[in-house]
Amino acid sequence: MQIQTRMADPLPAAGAYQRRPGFTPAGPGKRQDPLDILEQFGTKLTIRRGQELYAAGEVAVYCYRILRGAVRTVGLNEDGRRQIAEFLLAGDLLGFDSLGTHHLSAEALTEVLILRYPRRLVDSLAEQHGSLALRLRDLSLQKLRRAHETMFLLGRKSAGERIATFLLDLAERSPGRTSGSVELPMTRGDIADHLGLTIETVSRTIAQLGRDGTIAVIKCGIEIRDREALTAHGGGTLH
Amino acid sequence: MQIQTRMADPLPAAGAYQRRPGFTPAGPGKRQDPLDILEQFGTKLTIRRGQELYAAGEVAVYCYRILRGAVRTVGLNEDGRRQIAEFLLAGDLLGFDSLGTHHLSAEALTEVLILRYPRRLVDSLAEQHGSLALRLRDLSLQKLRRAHETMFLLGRKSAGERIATFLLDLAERSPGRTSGSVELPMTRGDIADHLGLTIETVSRTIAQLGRDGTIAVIKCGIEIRDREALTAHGGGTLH
DNA sequence: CGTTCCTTTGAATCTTCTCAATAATGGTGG
DNA sequence: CCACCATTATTGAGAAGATTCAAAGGAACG
Repeated sequence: MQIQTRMADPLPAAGAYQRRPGFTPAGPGKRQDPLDILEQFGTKLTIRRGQELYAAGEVAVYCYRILRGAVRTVGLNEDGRRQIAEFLLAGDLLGFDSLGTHHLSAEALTEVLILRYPRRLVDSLAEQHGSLALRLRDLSLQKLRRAHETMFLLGRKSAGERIATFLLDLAERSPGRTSGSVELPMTRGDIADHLGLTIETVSRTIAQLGRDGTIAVIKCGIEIRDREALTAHGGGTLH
Repeated sequence: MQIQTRMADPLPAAGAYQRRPGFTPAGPGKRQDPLDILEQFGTKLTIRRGQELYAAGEVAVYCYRILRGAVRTVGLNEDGRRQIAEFLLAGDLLGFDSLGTHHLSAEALTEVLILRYPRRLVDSLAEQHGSLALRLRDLSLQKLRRAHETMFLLGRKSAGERIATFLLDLAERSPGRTSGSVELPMTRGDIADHLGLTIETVSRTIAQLGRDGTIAVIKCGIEIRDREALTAHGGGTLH
């Protein structure tokens, strides 16, 4: 396969690329993000709600970028206990964090529109484009940083703090973030398995925030009414 | 600076490099691990117990390999709550997982002998040696995988399971692992802040395992008496 | 040899879980 | 369009696990 090479690929400063809410792929003329190099090689796919993108233990043949919808990455142990590592939204990348086999599975929370890239192609492109390689490394490290933040949440925060942190984080990452309304495409059970709580505690804690007037529980999501109060509830972040 | 280049750098299969207990740097003749490329460029340093290798928020100028001793990576929030992300032992690498600034701090648990590498040098070496770049990526992904395992532990395991898992993991990673004796260079408080428990719960749980005959509490560590039982207590791993 | 830090152990408290019942929601087919 | 079913969410009461508070013993250090 012939792959377009490009000299003088600009090396961006670390951390220069934040998530892009309301992700829209750039045209071929302007390239703000090395990830756009991948764009033309992706296959557009639609995954039905509940379907697996990949399973834990599978060889990592593809990686993905979410264009629309939401995905969960799931770890299961023998006796059925579940930990959801991440919820991924439009614009997020997926499956880049496995060298050999996937160690978590990825499941569609809603109908999902994705771009699929063969891993081998991504690797060879990264070898040619230093900026892409760096960008992918940056992404891995961002995931690690997020994982550390989650570890702090799971190890040291109360149920109320976990819910508040979760809602604020999701609000910040949500693609169409305009007002304070946050869509929750996942079930209470999913939230519980992400935050290390039970369904009942999640439900009760959200209900309590609603009674306080901090949030309002709406259809398929919540609305942040008092961001200050919610932040105060959050228990802070690492450093 | 002149840097030795080497063609025909063999590309190892993913996951081919496990941790090397009782780490001994290879001579210049045989090279089993791409990380040995770094070896000659490292500065040997001794860090006193309790000293910081680096602080959260600092620009990541150096990265390290531990030759002797143990290190903790620490996250702190505003109100003093602490989460220890990892305990690192001889042979482990440190500080490679920060692109711009360190987001955790690293502190010596014991007197520590380390090799220190300037990050810029590591990056330029990685650019020349594909195998080193791949190895470093593999290491980042291993850290992420371990973080996911810890997230499962923090979110879904009981105190007893956390302690059992922790002891087994440490036993497996300990450099001089011969018999069942595991050195614990960290305090109960450190263990608590790693496992999301309190000092008292850690102490009680370890004492209970001692009364069961599963382990024996010895000076500066424990001894595994019944590995089967300890594994059964562990609550399993992801997948 | 005293001080400080770390560890252990006990008792009471509290947060979260478990069990249980009910209500709401969403999708399906008649 | 509505009735039915399965899934999801809410809420209450009691139980359990872990925390907090408190005190005392042990180890490490200068």
